[in-house]
Amino acid sequence: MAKTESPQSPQSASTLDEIRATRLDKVKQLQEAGLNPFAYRWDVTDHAADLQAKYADLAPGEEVEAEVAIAGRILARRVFGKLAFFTLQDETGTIQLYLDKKVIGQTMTDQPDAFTHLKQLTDVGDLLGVKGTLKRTDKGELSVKVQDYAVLTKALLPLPDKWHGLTDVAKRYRQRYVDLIVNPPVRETFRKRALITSAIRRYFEDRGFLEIETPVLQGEAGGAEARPFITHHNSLDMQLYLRIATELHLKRLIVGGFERVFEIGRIFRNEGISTRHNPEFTSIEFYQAYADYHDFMALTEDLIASIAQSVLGTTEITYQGTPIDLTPPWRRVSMHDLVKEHTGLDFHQFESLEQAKGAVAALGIANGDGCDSLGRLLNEVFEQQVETTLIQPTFLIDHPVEISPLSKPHRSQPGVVERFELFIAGRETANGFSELTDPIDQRQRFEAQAARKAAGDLEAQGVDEDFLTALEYGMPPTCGEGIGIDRLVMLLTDSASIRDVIAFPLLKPDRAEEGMES
RNA sequence: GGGUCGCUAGCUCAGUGGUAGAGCAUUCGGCUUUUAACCGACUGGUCCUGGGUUCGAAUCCCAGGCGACCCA
Repeated sequence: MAKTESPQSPQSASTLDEIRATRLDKVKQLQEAGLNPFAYRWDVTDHAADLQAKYADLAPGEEVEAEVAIAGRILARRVFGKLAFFTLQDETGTIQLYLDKKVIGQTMTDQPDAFTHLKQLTDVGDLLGVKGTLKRTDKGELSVKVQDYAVLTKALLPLPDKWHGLTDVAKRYRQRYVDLIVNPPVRETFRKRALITSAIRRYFEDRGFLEIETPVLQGEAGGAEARPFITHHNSLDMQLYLRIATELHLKRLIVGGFERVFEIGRIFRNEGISTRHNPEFTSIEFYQAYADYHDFMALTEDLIASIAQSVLGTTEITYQGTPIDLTPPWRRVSMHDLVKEHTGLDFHQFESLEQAKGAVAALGIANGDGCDSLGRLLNEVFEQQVETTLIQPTFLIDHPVEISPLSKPHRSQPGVVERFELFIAGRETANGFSELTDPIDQRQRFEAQAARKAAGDLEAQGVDEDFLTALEYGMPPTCGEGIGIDRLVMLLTDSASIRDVIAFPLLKPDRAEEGMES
């Protein structure tokens, strides 16, 4: 097309390329006027939301003398001949700019074309710095009556429709920066996420826990059942894994004498993507010497209730339309009892795996084909029949030993361990247990895992010999727990998808690979 | 992995076999109290990609891509 041959002064612009060319031309015009369309700084003394709150009582038509200086992005322009109203958005909110040619002409004497530039060379999307006084217009809108302004950054690309915004979900995730500009609730979600993470960190620091960072790159990926990402270190020429948990290293620190440690960090699991799963996600794991799983259930109730209270101001929340009461105490019920309650099956009474499989098959409630033990079958039935029904916060406790290779055996019940999983809104949100400290038992558990791995279970762990050595030096009785920060943030921000609480979730490339034939 | 739905202008969406549409944005003109400003004029398209059927495909068929939801 020969249409774009005259970029100097496009007569009209509609396609993205044409809009961009028009704006580049405005950049040039600003530069020719001696102005920098990509400025260095602005003295920001005020923010929109603060001003809105502080002057909430200012009556229509009233003005105040105090000078304010703010900066932000132009979200809307309403331009008249010698008067203009812009809506400016900063991190806190929006405020209207009252741009009067007369006022600007009197104060910006060194820029005789200042008002004309405002009308002709600024666009929705540009970043603007302004100084002025405050007035509430006759129509009741608090406004900065601008005396001085500068284009701080000229935007070359247009923002989405001011009314309908950006709704294309894929585009929202791929271009989160645009999503954040035009969808204020998205900013609020990430603001809350930061508050939640900060509150969690403060909670543990206030109780004497030390945050100690452990390796992401590991020779053996342990501490959970999950497929790891594999990478390679060139100069050592060795295969490394990205961590699937922080557990085994934090427990080494407990062996080393720290009594309370935690780590908030990124975990990587090479598994599917869904509304509840992202390949990299954030967990907090924390460990306390001389404590057991009863202590940590109490701690968890208090932690999550106090986070909700401090961030949301309440412990009674609504998640996707369902009321959820986070007020402690929460129900504690064993996996055996809960499965019995929902299905009538009493796994304590089965004498063989075959008998149990027969009973499960007779009810037609779960596919236990892949289960090689009573404990795994019990877990399978739980996951298929019970898990999603646990809406109100519930501690599922005393899991089968077969699915809990790092937990201490129950002090009075054979076959189960001292473990709890917290379910809220049908989702596992936390997992903790009295830590297995017996190195002989731990070796047997690892070897059982290794055998599964050898048999083709890609989620099974290998034997971590160095961790066993650490245990042989002696680990104090300890309780440990991990909480999925993303899922907790989903719950507290009423977000349906984990992608709504991860700023830059992993996405498939949005174009087909064209390099296949080359 | 299976099923359903979606993909058309920068954005939000109509268009179900016969000339590719609207609103907003953009561009131009007007306007000193607007706030989805208004009034007038204009501009803007690989209809996700590739193949097929047809005189003719955004539309029907096949394959693929990306996404949403549901199921496993």
